[in-house]
Amino acid sequence: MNRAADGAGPSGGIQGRIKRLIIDENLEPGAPLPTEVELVQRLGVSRNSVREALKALQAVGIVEVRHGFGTFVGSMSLEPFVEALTFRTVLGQRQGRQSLLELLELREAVEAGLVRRVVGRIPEDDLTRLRHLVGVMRQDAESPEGHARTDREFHVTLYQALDNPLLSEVLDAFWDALHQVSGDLAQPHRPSETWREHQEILKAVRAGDASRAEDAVRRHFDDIRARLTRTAAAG
Amino acid sequence: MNRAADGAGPSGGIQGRIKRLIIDENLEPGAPLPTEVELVQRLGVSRNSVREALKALQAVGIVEVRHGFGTFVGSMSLEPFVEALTFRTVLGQRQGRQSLLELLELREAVEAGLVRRVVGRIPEDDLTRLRHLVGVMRQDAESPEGHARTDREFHVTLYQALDNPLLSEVLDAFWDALHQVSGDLAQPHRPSETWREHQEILKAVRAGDASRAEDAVRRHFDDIRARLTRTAAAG
DNA sequence: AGAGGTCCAACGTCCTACGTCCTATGTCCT
DNA sequence: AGGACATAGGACGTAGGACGTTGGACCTCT
Repeated sequence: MNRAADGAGPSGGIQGRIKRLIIDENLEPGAPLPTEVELVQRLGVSRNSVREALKALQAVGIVEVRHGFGTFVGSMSLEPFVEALTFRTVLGQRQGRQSLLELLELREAVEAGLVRRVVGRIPEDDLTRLRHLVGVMRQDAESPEGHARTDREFHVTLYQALDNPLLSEVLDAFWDALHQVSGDLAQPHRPSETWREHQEILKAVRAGDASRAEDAVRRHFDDIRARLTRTAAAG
Repeated sequence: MNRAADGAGPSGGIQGRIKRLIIDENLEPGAPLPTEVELVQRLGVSRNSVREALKALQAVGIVEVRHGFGTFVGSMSLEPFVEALTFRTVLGQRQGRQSLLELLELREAVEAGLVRRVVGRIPEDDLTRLRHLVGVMRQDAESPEGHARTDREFHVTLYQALDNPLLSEVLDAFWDALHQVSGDLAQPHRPSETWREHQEILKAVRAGDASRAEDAVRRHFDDIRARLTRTAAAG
């Protein structure tokens, strides 16, 4: 029964009452919230309590506070979740758990299953874009920074055809978390031959072969796993 | 560049410094953190600031505060994420977006892909348990509360064989979010014939037929979608 | 009309005091 | 001796006030 202790539902909790205020007034992301002082008056608590509640809501993206300007309804992106997952994974890794591997294989399991579905459904524009991205990877295969962004866009674009913005966000969140953890634990790797694996995925998807696409994705993650387990040993 | 504004990495931010403290001292979940007063001294800031930082970290599960006892390293479960996702979905739904449908189809897309993989890998114990759960669903098909818990355990048990605790947690988080949103937006439904769908999934999995299992999962979600779109219209 | 500076509402930090809760310790009873 | 109960202390929770800092809005001057 930590419902009250944590997010504090619509019960007496300050956070819950602010959340309820957003719901009741149907405020969209970006809409202004009452000022801290107004909330103090409305909720009948001290400014300290109001600020702590806002800070907690800000931490999960429900509220956005802009210094000297006001408080607003937040974007509620998955970024706070990514940060927490990153932290948790880094900490777990330091404590002997295989949390990095778990995160990687979470991505593998999900994406390998999804790629089957996306086969044959990718519009021509996206295919063109994917082909272009593979080309970019092949070209500047030496820039770790640029490669990351390209790799990210490839994965995002690949699953765009599933036509589910939330799904895309979630996949991107997992990508981001893995990326950040890798950056914290391992040395920046040489992109090496990664572009080939992406090309294989793209070819299989274009060919309309679901099983081959799934295999290609798994091979891609096999390669990442190899690199990661190699460098993470010196964690 | 909202890294500093949000979680505040190891930069000057108080949150970041507390997170760094956990990492540096390699504290496991449940381990005690310095008291607020000690943190005040260590970090050289006021108690207010310390408390706000702790509140933010608590909101994402990194820290757990127990009234009158102390602050501890949190469990870092996905529960805060579930709550945020729930809130976001409810709010989005009220604002005309199809966020509930998105959440449902996120689960469908992911689980339909995963069930193919789990085919033929479920140990006998789990299969027995799954069969039992289907039986339970069939029996007390009238208790909405009990049915929810059984349904949840079915899905958790089904994907247990993938042997990835993080994946299980994520799937459970999605289940939980959808469940909470449904509770907030729709009337409690009559479990009706859901048990049959679960039985179909189980039979396909036992038969080792990946495609049939995927279809069974999709049919299951089709049914949920039908119920949801029917009752959510009166939101 | 545009560039610049000023004003001020609103958030950020700090300090102090007091209330509340939980645990641990110790006592008393059985 | 062992357990139930009362107590004391530490630690978090809330409150109120004061001052610093920021950034958008408005006004002025050119």
